[in-house]
Amino acid sequence: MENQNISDIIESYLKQILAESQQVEIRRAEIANQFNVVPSQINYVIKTRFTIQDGYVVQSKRGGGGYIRIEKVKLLDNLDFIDSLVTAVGDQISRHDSLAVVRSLFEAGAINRSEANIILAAINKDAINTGDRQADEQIRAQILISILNHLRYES
Amino acid sequence: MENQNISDIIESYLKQILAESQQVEIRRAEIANQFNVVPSQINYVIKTRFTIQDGYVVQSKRGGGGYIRIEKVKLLDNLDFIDSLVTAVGDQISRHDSLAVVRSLFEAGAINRSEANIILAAINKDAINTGDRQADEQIRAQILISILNHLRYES
DNA sequence: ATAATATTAGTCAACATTAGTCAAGAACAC
DNA sequence: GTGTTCTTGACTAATGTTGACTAATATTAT
Repeated sequence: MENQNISDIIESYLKQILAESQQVEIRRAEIANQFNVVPSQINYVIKTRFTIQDGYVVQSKRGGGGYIRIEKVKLLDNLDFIDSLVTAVGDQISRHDSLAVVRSLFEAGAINRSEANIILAAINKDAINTGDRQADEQIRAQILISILNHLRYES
Repeated sequence: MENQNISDIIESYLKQILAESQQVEIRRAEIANQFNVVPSQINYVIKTRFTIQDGYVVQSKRGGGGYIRIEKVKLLDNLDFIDSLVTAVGDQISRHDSLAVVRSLFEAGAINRSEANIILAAINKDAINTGDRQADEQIRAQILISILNHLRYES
């Protein structure tokens, strides 16, 4: 709990702001300086922790007055939302990204906590582990899509 | 008592912390160093002494700020039932037999209807279809066992 | 207007820092 | 002696950090 890396700390900082506001707008160099990291680390944090699967949309502008804006996504109606997740899953999906998909479903209210936990159990590395990573990612994608399709007509 | 091997000693150390706390979070290299063993021995201790059957759930993260976290969980009173299903599933299981396992869970009240449907979506033939039937049966078995293990405890 | 310069953010690959896996051999129990 | 458990280390994988280089946009000079 204590020895958090700096990326986690920056993530928390931003999410704390987002807890009270729909969006946060930063100047990359300023935040990098504030946390004493190189500017590109801010990109790393955003790329790994503020993806669309996580429910965030990021916009930015370069040049004078440039910024990075992170916005919490409003949930679309369920069908479009599930479509977008099916697209996000694609033919194969990493474990990391699949966690974000399940989290999105939960936060959207499409599934409850115990359903989410069952799905996580179905796609974790004890469950899917053929020894071939690409094969695993494909199987994981198929399972998620099968579940998403089920949720589409169940909900 | 006298001839405790080092794995037992590390186990005791961790369980002593867990006696007073719901979870313990360690840095693998640090504990390995403290007990003067190679880091992978920590994995051995965890794998042999902190299993779900023992009532522990383990999570970890690699990279900077990485950790291993062991959490005590409340086991439910359906353990024998789950054990019997795990045995029934074995290393591989047909689709037909897997349906019976899910039905048993439902009829026993371990899962509700929508949870059952999600599990069925995860193991149906759209979800698991590598083209190799035996491989499919093995994957299906692993998924079911992972879910069964999840159903052992309160989360 | 156009060109030059300044000011931002983005990408990518190298390197660093953790944990995981696996198999060989040692130690132990019977 | 045989089978199981423990110990070890080489190799692998995941995640985080850094900096050189690139790209976009704004501002200033001509």
